[in-house]
Amino acid sequence: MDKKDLIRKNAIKVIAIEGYHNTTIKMIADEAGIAVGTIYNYFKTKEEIIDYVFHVEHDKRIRFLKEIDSKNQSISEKIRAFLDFHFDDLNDNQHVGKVLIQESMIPTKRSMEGITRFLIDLPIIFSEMLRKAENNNEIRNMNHHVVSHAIFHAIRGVVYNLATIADTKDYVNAKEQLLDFILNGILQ
Amino acid sequence: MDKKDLIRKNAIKVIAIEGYHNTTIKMIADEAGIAVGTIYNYFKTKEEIIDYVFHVEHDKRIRFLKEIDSKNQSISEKIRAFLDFHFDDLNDNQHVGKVLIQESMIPTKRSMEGITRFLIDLPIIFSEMLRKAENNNEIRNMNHHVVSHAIFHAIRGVVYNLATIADTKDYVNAKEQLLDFILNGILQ
Amino acid sequence: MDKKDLIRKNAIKVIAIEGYHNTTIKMIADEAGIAVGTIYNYFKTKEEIIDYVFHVEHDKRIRFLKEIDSKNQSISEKIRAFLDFHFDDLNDNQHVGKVLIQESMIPTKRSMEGITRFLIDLPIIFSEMLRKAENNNEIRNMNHHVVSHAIFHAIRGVVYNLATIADTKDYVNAKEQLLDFILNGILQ
Amino acid sequence: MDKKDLIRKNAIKVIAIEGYHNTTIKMIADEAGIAVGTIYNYFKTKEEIIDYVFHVEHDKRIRFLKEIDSKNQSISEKIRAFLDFHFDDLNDNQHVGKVLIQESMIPTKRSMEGITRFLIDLPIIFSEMLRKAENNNEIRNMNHHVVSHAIFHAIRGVVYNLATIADTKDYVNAKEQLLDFILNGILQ
DNA sequence: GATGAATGAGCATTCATTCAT
DNA sequence: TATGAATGAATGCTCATTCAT
Repeated sequence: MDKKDLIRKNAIKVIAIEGYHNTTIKMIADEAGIAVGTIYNYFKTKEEIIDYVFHVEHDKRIRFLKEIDSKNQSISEKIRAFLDFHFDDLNDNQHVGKVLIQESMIPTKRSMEGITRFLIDLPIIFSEMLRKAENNNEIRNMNHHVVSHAIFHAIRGVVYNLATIADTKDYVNAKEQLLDFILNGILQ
Repeated sequence: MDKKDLIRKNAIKVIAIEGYHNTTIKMIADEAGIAVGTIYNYFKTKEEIIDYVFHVEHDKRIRFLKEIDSKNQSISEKIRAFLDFHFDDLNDNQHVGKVLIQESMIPTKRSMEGITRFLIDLPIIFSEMLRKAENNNEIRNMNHHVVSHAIFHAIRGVVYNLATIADTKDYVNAKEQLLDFILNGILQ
Repeated sequence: MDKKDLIRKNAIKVIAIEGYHNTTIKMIADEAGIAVGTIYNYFKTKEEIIDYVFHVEHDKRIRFLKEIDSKNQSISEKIRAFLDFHFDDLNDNQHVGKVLIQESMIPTKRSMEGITRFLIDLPIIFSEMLRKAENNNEIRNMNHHVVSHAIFHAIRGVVYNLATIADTKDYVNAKEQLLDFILNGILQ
Repeated sequence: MDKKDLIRKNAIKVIAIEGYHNTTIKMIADEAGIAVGTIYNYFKTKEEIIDYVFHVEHDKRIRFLKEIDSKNQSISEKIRAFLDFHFDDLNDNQHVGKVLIQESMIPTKRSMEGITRFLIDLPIIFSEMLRKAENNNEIRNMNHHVVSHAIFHAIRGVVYNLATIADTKDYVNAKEQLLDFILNGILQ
């Protein structure tokens, strides 16, 4: 496997459990079964690792969102598709979900580039989707900016809860319930 | 003023800007205009400070939520009241909003007691509100657990965005938009 | 004793033996009988320590040179006075001699402020002395810049040799021989 | 070109600018346009590289000094010849001058063999020259050991100053001035 | 109670050296 | 021979915590 990706994946595992600040480079190295120095052949700093984690996931989501946005679907189908994507991903790797959420809330002042973009770019695409849907009279008249953040964080919150605290792991039902809530929240 | 509260308030200021892990005891001491040692007369550890921050805010919100829940109001009125409370608080002190959100996402493994309770207890009360509203046929049939988290995090997300990234600080409009979204999401 | 001075003195001891780059902060701390952290209460970085060493010695020498320069003495008496000062200092603390010389030769690119000033300011004062002496017809006509460096480094070289390699420690004789060489080199 | 010499020459370039301790094997490899591993095919350790640098220059100078010493020349001619050699070398490659001087002052305890020999052997030959000249009544009666170090370091100091700090690069004039100073310092 | 100097465990990062290709 | 990825010991620096004043 690509060594940079090996590091990324094992970093996610450790950070999901320990949190970025409680994670040491040694922990990641051990988890990946490599030496500390090796990590520094692929990342200049510890920050760069989490930045890369966000970068990869950000790109994945942006690409996906743009793709479904370009299709000629109803807003309901678009949001359902995004939730499918999100929950499938979570099914595959719960760790990613935890990391993406927990680490994205640290103060913007010191936030790393990848994290900031993640938190800004995705709601913007959502906002754009809402605008189009409004033009098509699919949804009520609303402030897209506020509502796109509400939707984005509602999804994140439910995912985070499922990935960490909730005892039930009935992802399918949770997804349907969440979808209902969101769609009712915006549809005409 | 009570010294313990002086520390708590200044801790919030610093943590809101720097994040818990980038905040040193020295910073808090300086911000509060006291000595490092003094802080340790009131808190055994650094963790205890943030725990106390959450404890105080948690109590405030729990008390408030329980109070409105006990009143004979519609779910709409209840949620509006909670948003009022939340946004007013934000108006008074944006720092609290930031801290409550950013620090509540760190991994549960090491999470401090106050934080965990905050993240669990509040959705539970929300959930309880939803259950009652459903019994009164005020709202659709739904999974209260999932939806209460969706609502809780939608609120947090919008608040966080307003407190950090958003350039517009039109809290009043944002609140109405958010309320609309939530109510549409749950009402019959 | 002043803690900053305690650190400075013990740093000199260690650096004289190990060289700046082979000296660890731990070594200095151990030599001074204090903890590593304590050093960082008085110096921001390792560089700052050696910079301070040079600063103190630089000031001592500058002050001394300016004082003798202001007196109405012959150039012979002035140089003899400086040698007396230099050799006495060496007698008291051979370590200082070693450090001042060995660490002053590192590339200017990264040189620390204290070191650079040391290596530039002292020859300048020498140069000035020579200029005055020439005006009084005490010495031959010469390029003060070149000769002041020759004198400065001749002194340093002999001192360094005495402090490190030479088996004989007959400082008095060495001083007289050096003085003869220098004076013959410049006098009419 | 011989690969070992290629490494030596590029090591000099880098060390002259960065200093031995701030120079990494990677820097030397890059400068030489070869791989890190290749360097280790020719040198066992990093120390061995600088040792070799000194060894080559040491031999060059020793050979030269011995040659002029064997000729039937006056001490004035001998010293002039050495200065010619030294300044010509400096003209060709300022880097060598810097390295020879800066790295020769690190503490003897850890000093590498090549460096130590360089700093000891050359003054010894100078000392020998002086002894002969004294026997021929060319120069005053003096302690050869002390004066040979004074001369050796006066030359080094002026060269170092020219190679690093001085803005004027009038080597010819500097050489004459230095020669005058030295000869006046020792001649009858 | 208040202070802030002292402590030292802990961690990110570097880099000489090795070795499989 | 040449390569350069992998290694891990070593080190500068930080900062929560203590405690003598």
